[in-house]
Amino acid sequence: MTSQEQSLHYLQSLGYRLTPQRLMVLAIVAGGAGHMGVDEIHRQARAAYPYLDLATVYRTLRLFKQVGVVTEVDIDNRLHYELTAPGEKHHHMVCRACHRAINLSPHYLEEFRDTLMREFGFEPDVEHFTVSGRCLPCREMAAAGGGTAVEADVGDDGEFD
Amino acid sequence: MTSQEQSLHYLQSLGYRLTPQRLMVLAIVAGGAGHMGVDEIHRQARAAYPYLDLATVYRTLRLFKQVGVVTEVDIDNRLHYELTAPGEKHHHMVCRACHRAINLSPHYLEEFRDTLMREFGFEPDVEHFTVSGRCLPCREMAAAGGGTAVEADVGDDGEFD
DNA sequence: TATGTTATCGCAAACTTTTGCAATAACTGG
DNA sequence: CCAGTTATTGCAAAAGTTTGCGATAACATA
Repeated sequence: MTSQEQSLHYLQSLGYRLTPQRLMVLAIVAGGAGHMGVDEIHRQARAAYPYLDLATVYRTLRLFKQVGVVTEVDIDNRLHYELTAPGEKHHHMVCRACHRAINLSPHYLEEFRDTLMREFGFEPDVEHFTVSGRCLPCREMAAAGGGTAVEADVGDDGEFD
Repeated sequence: MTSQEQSLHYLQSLGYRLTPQRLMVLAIVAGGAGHMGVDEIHRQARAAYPYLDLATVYRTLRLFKQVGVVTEVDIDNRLHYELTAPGEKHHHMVCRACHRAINLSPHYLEEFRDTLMREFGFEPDVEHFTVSGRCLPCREMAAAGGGTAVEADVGDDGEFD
């Protein structure tokens, strides 16, 4: 039984129905390398099944996220998804200058999580955790007076309006 | 010189212009108790100056956030803002069940921030940090089989679609 | 105070994501 | 295998937020 089949079985055991749309979205996310934007998932899905609606893609991904099949990453105000690799789960640091996502091992969150639980009884959603900030290359670029580490486009800083 | 005047002076020193729209938005956010939704800010501003556009409110708040005058909090997928109190700065824990925001002292983030800096050279945006999760009352409610701590409405869990 | 530069505004339209609703199809039990 | 229940879909529209653009107004300089 592959990991995909396991996910599907799990969905079914929770009372959710197995539809071709869900199979398709899962297959595409599983096939993609890294996090995929919603529109890219939609475009790929459409190639095989032209009637699949964007709203369905959103609903499906939200469901997958809720049950833990995929991980959601907010990159530059747009939702992205990747398969939650069981056993090598990770979170993300997203650079607000170059918009790259860097993996973050759960290990670094345990301490923080424990503190919030202990001090406030607040249980953070570490399952879907993302920190925004600036990555090393972009900070070095900025220090040198440049733009983004990825190439010379206008970043979040330096410009008005 | 009041804290508002300081903020305005600071904006000006960065090369931004002082416009009636900015004064108004700042005054409203400063006058409100706690975090305010964008539409509420817009509504109040309109009462005094009917032509003020919603887009301007968004742009103004984004600018204020960027320079550190206000703090942005994402509550249930909607942006909220509050004055960044200098000296008693704080971050937020937002409950995904009852959507209440709980203040979080910067102290709890220092450790986490230092770790990311040291290990990855990644500088998290602790200035605008929010963790989502579930607050103690809501977790107790859920454990008891109930809904939200604030009242019995349907939360993020338990329902399909 | 008059003049030039350009940041900012208002408006309209785009974009991303969510939601209501009637029709459809997935599962259940017989 | 058939009929009933209801979760799920597609469509259309709303909601929240961002963006392009020409006109305006804020600031700097003389």
